[in-house]
Amino acid sequence: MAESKPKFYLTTPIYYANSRPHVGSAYTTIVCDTIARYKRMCGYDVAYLTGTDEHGVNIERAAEKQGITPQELVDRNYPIFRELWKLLDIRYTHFVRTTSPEHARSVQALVRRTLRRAKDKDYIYRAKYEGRYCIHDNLYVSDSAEPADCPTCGRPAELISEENYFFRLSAFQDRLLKHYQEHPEFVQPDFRRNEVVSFVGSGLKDISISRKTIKWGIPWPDDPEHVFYVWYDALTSYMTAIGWGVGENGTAEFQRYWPADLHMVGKEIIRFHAVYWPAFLMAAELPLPKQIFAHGWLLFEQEKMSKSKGNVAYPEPIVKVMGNDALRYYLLRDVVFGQDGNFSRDALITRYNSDLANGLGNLASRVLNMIERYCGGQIPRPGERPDSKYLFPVPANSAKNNAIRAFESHNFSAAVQAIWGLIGVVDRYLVDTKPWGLAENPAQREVLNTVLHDAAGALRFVAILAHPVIPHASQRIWEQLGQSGRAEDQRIEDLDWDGLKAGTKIGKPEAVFPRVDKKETWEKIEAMEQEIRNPASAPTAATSSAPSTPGAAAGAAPAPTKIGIEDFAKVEMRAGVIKAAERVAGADRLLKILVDIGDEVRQVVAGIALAYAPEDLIGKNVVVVANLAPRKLRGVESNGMIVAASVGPEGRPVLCTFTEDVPPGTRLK
RNA sequence: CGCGGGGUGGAGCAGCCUGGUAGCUCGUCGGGCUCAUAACCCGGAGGUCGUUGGUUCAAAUCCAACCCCCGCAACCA
Repeated sequence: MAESKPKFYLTTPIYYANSRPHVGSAYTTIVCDTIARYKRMCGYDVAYLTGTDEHGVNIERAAEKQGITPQELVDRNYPIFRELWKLLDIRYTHFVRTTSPEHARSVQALVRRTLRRAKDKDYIYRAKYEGRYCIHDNLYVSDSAEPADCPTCGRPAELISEENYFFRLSAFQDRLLKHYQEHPEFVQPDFRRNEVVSFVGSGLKDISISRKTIKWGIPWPDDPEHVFYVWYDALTSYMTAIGWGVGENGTAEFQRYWPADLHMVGKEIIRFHAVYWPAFLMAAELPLPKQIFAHGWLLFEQEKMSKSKGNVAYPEPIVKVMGNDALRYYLLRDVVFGQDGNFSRDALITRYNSDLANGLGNLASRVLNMIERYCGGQIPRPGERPDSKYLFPVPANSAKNNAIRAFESHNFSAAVQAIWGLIGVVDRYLVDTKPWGLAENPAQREVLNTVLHDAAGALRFVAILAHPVIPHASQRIWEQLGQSGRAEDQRIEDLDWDGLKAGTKIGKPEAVFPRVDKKETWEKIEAMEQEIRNPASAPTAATSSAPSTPGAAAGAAPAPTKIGIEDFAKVEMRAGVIKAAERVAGADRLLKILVDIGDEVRQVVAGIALAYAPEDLIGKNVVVVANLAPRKLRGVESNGMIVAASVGPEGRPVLCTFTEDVPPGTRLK
């Protein structure tokens, strides 16, 4: 049976397994899951891949730090992804790990094929690679011989030169441009395609695809001194998962599903997917994916989410507190797909209450309750529809058509709005026809039946159409309507107005989306997030290393754990006087400050430039954390931290000072 | 002259490609209803659609210039 269906193969990026996923990764995955569910409901045989990228220096280093092997590290981390996807009810069909033996074979098979097919073309060749490499951090700093400083430790990076394998990307410029032109749908949205075209048009350089310095990777076939470098390895996983690397041309499954119909990616990796990847495939004479779609980022309260800023939101707390559907609905409804969107807890809860609780949940509740009460719990048989206000199939069908059109173009917020428009129609319809009034007059029986049948019929439409977005609730409503089978097995194109059989016994009406208290919910989520961010320690104040941390990370947040006096004693805080302050070049928020803390004058970099002018700071008494490990910010060493409150949602810094003069160096206790 | 996104009633966003009543959610004010999850429905107040100039019978929408925010240029989608 599956064989007769058209296939659809879509992928998320494979996620780097050096830390836990945040809502950004969840966003991509949820979007893909929605597409996968939608496609299944359209009758496609869907293969849906996600996975983890487990190679590379970062993992090597992280493992070293923890005193374990890289394999142990990724074995420990990758289940976090699988568990999260389970929690989010992500119905992927394939999961790939780049450390699997299958994947090693697959990558080697791809490069072998390329060498074999393009023998005389030298698509892959050996050459001297020159780059800057930090020997302290084991990090490639840049791919050119130009002097560069290590972004991690700030020390000048060494010039290294080694023999590497290169991919002749430059040979594919014309073919790529031709492909973009002939297949405008290949890179989406349009503005991203323009970006890619101009990048390729400006000239492509060959890229190094192997490294000798790195150990943690897939060995080059017949030259095990080299391992594959990042993208050749990572991108190939899209083929590994469905059986590339087995035999000459992959498994039957590979033959069926390749090429991918859709690679969904974040905008930052569009180049690798829209330029490198098709070039790799062209070189190997394999079919190209149909579409690369780059979506925007989820900003957290208007800022980029970033671990170093400490403003990362994690999906688990939201799902545990508000449910899976709440998160899915919010992300798909509030973000215009493709563009950057804002993630805000406040908006999440507001959306939940207005659209899910008051909207869909309440509608289901009122309709089902009336059927229970006035119709003995059975779907009533509709009578004539004499009046134009009873023309119910019309809005239902138009919601269906609009939703389908929107889903097809990945415009999820429009799809959701089309569906929710129907909910509004039903709410108005009920106020208009007043079934509770009709119920008091036996002569109006038939009209009452018609009204409630139509309301339930519309609800059934909503349950099916919204299923890709809110699978759990949609299934519950489906059951409460007394429908058999699973909502996900329904075919969207078969959805019609006659599907609701009169006489069907409805299920028990229960609140699908109970209203939540904003403050209480917000705090619950916040507390759980703190737990994830700082499993043991207390939340940090506005630190110099996180100058722009929004209020979420500090201030109002309740401390998750109590500490003893001995923990506090570890922090050496001293009174200091600011001697000099100047802006850090190239950084809007940073000030380089020299502060006298008694026995020495410290250089501290603080993220307070937006709130304080350097000249106003001279002579100010401040509090300095003196025993903080030094770190570089924008290449400037910061040796300590100036204590400040982080006020309001923007985290405006307000310096901590004293009510009277205190000699520099005085210890705070 | 690095690249990209954006500036629309108090907040957050659609609309812009394919010019022609400025729409949605929240908030706010007033009214209605009572089936429902203090819900739902109706109505009001509130916007010179960043600025300037141009094209046009007509511009939030097309063109040009400028101003301002944000992100990227660090293997965190």
